[in-house]
Amino acid sequence: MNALLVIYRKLYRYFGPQKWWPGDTPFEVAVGAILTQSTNWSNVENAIQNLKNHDLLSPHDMHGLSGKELALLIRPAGYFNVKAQRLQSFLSFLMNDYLGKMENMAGEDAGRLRTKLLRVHGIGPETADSILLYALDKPVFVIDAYTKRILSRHGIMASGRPYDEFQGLFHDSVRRNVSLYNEYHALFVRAGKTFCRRTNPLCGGCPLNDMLSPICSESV
DNA sequence: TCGAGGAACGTTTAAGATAC
DNA sequence: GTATCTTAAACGTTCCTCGA
Repeated sequence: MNALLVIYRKLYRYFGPQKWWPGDTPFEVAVGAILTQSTNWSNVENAIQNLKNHDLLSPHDMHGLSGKELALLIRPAGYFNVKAQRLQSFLSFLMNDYLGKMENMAGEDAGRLRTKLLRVHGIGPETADSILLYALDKPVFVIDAYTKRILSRHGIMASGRPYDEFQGLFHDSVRRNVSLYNEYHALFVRAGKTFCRRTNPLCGGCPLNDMLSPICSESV
């Protein structure tokens, strides 16, 4: 069995199912994917709750807001001015190309849609892949800082390698399956927060402890 | 002209320092 | 030993600068 499947089984056995991503609709998930850039999820929840409280969490309503109004509502998520611009770019894309309907977007081929998403201002690889996987059920693996840190500390791939190289590793060795990719990425986040922390990693209690690379102590 | 590298953005969090 | 305060680093992406 390849190392990535071993890691998945160990993490799943230890943490159990994570049931990601929180969000009532694909649109809410997409908004969350943009808002969660560079911040923790609890801040994103506050921002989304603000939008819900004002009954504005829909493509049409949000598209009608000014940048200032939007920034004020999403303030708890941090980088609010930057993220307001990014949300507006995404909303314009959604309205213009898919008539404001996430289900129209979901009908697009995954590869083509990813290319289009990456052309939207403010959407990079991780955000695009989060939208594809969690909002639109496309079998695309999401690579984040936790994934890179865990793989590099276990000698599977150096942390400095490009995003696409990490993703290719998963696409080549783990069968393309939405629920599997969903669960696996969520387990990486859980393990990264619980054990494989940036500073002072808790390798002793980690379920992946027996797979540690000799360069575990390397700063990543 | 193109690619690489670094700064900037706003907030949280962990770690270290200080006071009591 | 505990509580409080301060500081530095991290997070993902865009944009600008610099060198080849």
